[in-house]
Amino acid sequence: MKNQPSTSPSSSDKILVAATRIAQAHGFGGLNMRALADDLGIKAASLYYHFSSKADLAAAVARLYWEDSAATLEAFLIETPAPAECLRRYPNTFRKSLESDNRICLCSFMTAEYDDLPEGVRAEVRAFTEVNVAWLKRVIVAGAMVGAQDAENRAQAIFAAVSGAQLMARGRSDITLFDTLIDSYRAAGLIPA
Amino acid sequence: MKNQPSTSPSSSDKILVAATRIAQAHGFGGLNMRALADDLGIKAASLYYHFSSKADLAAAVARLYWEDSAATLEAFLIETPAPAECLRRYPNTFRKSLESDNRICLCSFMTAEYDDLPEGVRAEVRAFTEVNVAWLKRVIVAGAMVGAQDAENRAQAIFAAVSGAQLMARGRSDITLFDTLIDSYRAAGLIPA
DNA sequence: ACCTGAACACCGTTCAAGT
DNA sequence: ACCTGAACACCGTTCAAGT
Repeated sequence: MKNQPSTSPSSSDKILVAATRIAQAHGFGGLNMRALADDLGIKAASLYYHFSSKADLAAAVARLYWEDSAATLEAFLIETPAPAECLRRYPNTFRKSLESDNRICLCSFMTAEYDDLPEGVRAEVRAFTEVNVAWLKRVIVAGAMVGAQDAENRAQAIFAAVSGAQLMARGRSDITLFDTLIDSYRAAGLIPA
Repeated sequence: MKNQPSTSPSSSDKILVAATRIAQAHGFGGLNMRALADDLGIKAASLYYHFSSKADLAAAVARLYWEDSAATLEAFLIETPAPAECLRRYPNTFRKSLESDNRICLCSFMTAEYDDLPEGVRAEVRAFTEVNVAWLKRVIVAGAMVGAQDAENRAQAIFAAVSGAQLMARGRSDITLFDTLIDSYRAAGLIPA
């Protein structure tokens, strides 16, 4: 979020963008340094000039990912001040990944791979969840939708359920299933309507 | 489910059991043929006597996994005929994976890896979801919990949400978070109580 | 400042050969 | 019937060397 808008992207930026797309489709384990280098028209060894290791690159990717997510959610709040409307639109941020070649949230994928993640990557993955849950809690509290005590629990539940819907829709390569699942959550009362 | 109870497990059975545990922790990509062979005290090349490829082994693992799941759910219905009680206990089947060294559902992990899965494995992963959704739908219809029209949607929603809760709990290595999330689903009305 | 070729130990897989 | 050693092309990574 603190990039120079009028400057062309640096080599490191281009690596981060390409690596993010690969990791959303194939995970940390499936992020292949040689294939990534091929995408960028350089050799695998060159990547190590910009990032000291695959762990270092993946941590930078995950950090950028949650920072972008945090900025998107903040912008959401500004353009859509009504809490109920904010919550109604929240699942759209997850829908966008599926629209992009059936990809999923980088951090959902990496959460599955938790055992194999370097600690530096784990910390950034956890940050993504925290940012999302904290945002949801603020909106729920602002809307006085449940007791203040229950706002944290409800926020976690919405995050987990939307993540699960995204994953299930990927397994069917069917974005309409995602929409159906979100509608079911609303009908059941999980997402205050 | 059609194994000979009084016979000692065959080499193939032992491979399947060990491979299942690895795949629940590391996924299809993280299922390392040499490490698996080491676990079993044989050489990697020997695995190819029993299974023609890693894809073939993973498909057999996923098939056994949903067959066992189907059998467990059927046994559930027999010992617990009350639909509401069945639904209340359903999340326990997912809790057990977390109890086993923070592992998750084999098929949730493989769903994340969908792009990299051989077609034979994909088919078995889809079967797991279908078995679970079909069981949930039967129970929901038997309990007359929602309109018959909505039973399918509700069954899918419960499966997606419980899967998401399992994944989120793994990312925190905190099984009590799983319990909290399931309670929140009940409080919100997603799981009929 | 940025990139590369060659090398290392590690992967899935094959296959001829062993018991 | 079941297992193995050696070999293949492929991974992440290093490093000396190039521009």
